[in-house]
Amino acid sequence: MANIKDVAERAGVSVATVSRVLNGNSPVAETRERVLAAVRELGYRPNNVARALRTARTGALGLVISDLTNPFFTELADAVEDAARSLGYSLVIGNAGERPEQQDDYIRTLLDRRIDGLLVSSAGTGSAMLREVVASGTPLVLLDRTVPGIDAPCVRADGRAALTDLAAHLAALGRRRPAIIVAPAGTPTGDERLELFRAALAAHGIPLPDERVGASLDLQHTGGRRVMSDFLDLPEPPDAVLATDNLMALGAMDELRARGLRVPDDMALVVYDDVPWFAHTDPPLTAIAQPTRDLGRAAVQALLERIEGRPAATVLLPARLVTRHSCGEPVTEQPVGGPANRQSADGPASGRPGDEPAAGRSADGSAPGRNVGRPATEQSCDEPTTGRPRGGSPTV
Amino acid sequence: MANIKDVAERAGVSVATVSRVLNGNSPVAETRERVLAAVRELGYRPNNVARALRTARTGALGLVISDLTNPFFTELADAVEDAARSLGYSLVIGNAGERPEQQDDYIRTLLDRRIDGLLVSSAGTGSAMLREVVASGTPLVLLDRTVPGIDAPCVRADGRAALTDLAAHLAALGRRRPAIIVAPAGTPTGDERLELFRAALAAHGIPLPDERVGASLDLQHTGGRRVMSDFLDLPEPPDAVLATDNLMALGAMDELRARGLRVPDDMALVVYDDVPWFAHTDPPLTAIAQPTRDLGRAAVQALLERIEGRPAATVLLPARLVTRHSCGEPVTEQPVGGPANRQSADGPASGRPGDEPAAGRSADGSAPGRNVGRPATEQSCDEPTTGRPRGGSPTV
DNA sequence: AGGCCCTACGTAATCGATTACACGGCGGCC
DNA sequence: GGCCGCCGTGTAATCGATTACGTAGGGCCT
Repeated sequence: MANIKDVAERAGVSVATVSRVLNGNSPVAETRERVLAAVRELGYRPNNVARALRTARTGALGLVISDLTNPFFTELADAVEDAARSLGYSLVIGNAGERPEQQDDYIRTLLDRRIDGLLVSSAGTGSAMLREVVASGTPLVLLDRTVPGIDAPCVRADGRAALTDLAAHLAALGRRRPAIIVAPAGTPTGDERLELFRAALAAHGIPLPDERVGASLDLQHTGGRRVMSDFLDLPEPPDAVLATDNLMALGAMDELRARGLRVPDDMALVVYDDVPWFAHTDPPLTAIAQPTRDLGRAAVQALLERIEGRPAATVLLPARLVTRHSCGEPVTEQPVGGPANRQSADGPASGRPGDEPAAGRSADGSAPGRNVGRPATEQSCDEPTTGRPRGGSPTV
Repeated sequence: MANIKDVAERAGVSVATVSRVLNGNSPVAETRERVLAAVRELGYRPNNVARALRTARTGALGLVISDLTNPFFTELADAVEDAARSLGYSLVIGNAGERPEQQDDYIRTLLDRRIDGLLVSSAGTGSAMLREVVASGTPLVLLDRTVPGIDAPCVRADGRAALTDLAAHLAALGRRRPAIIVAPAGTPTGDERLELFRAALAAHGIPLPDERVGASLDLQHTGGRRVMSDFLDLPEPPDAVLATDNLMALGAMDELRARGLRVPDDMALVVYDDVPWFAHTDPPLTAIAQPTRDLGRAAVQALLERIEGRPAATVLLPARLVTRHSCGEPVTEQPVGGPANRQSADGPASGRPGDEPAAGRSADGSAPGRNVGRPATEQSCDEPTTGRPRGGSPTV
């Protein structure tokens, strides 16, 4: 591959001139054309490695994601990638698979690669490497999950409003024995969701006793299923369950189906994370939608602030309740074909310009360009009021 | 951050010696300890950028994936990442989002970054940049999708056996009017799947007329739904539909549900790509499982061959039919909780330890560590023979 | 006309590693 | 005892860019 020296020779100038023409740092006139011609003829492309060495900027960001196969994180990663790209950065990605050692491994590799900044949705709460990252001075932004003792801004969703709405929703529907499936003990995210939910329920005089708080053994299908099973074996089983992660929700649903129980008749079910296919299940699931793409964008934004030397603050973006049919009474609706909060992207650095139809209340639920030639599924196929006419099985 | 010179000074040796100690190139004795001590005390880590400039090897692979939010590609990306990592490579990832220009953009960026090798699951068939890649001499391996005119090995799944089995399955169940939803016209993958399916059906005397071949306008939910709608409006609608992509299948299911049609009673449905949650739908979907993780591993493998100067051949790994309940008669089963073909890896290039039992025939369907204390869902919740006892809605 | 400044460009240092080559010391061999 | 070769190490070139600094030439002012 041609290098800058080849270009210089062909254009009959020095390498400095070539560099200047290409970077536009110094105004260059007449030779400019000769240089550009040489570049074209040789198909020259600057070597980013050399440039990075000299400038101490690689133009790459690192992302260590807790579990890439978890749809929530997939979307998050996608949003991050999108935002990074639109700002001219490449993304080096690492999947920790919820294993803290692997996470540390990755962080080390990324540091060695001298990425310009690091985004981490941490698996586990006590990471030695994270401490090293802040010590090294590499800009760091935490994503979705806080890590106690790490001094870095964290971008995540605030579930308070959604959980408040959810508590009201459940209370209105007469559910008196709610339960919650949370992440393994000690996870900040899990603890927080539990406390918020409990407080929100308390406002309606509904208790959330410890026996109806199930800590899953993992953030997977298996753990969620196990907890649901335990709930169902209780002398007085819950009449509503909130699963605080989509994979755990999947397991919970399987357990319900395995026992021949029906949603929402026998059990109301609400899931955290509104992954695309939740809108396509039967019944469509009521979910707490995190503004995933906005989180990704905001995180990259915050990271750039830090890279450019400015301070960046922690960002809390509101999650919201997307009421579908898995608790009984349908209330508001989303268009079929995508979960809520899937926002079309706009300018590279945009925050959240006029996009959401203010919290879950779009009039007819049909977005332009979707449902081509068809009425919205959820309207046309689902029971008009309460009760379940076709008596379908619980299903996913 | 400390550099090699700092280490050299502290250890009282030259930089060359430090480098040799660290790379083990030359046997170094007594000074060795001093150097290692200095490295430890300074927390020195070699700068990969500088090393890459000097050695012309970055230790990074590029992956340009057609659509990261498509679960099939998510899993593929995850497998690639896993394999790359275990071989000491980092992964720079780019999501083309099925947009050829964006794909070219990414490829250019990756080339500029001097990645050691490139993996591409191409969106679109005529990529100018791909041609440049081979011209540049950067090792290239195509993933899942061939690109005519590009001289590079391609790693993908072979659907012949699966489609043959599927044709037999459908014939045995008395389905005489099959249909297929394929990718937009001209996609090699779509064309191939169509031809194989048609040939397989012909062996049973079942025709696949053009009116029951629906080319989707995109590889998304919307396109699949539209095609299913057209099928249903036919004077003689099909009695079985194969959707050749999981997102299109989702749309097809929505359309069925919207019309109040039931699977498998009113329509048999088979999907290409066995994404995790297909095993959790009601009824569980019969699917064609591509050996996703193996594909990822094989691709990285092949890429390494090329990087190391050896030739690499195209790899075809067999997909297989996972018979569940969406065509009627249940036949074989998979354990709940994971799609088929999620194979446990071997050796250092391993994916996840102790995962699935051998290919889809475990006696009771319960893998150790899963379904704790419960029988397998699909056995316990589904109708024993044919017909649908609870008369549930089609559902996802 | 001379001094100054600005513009356009070249020379060379620099980033942090790897590595070819040189060199001193020492043991073995004849 | 002298020569050869090897071992351990240092010196310096190198990868391909960016950029501080120097310089020549031209325009403008006094």
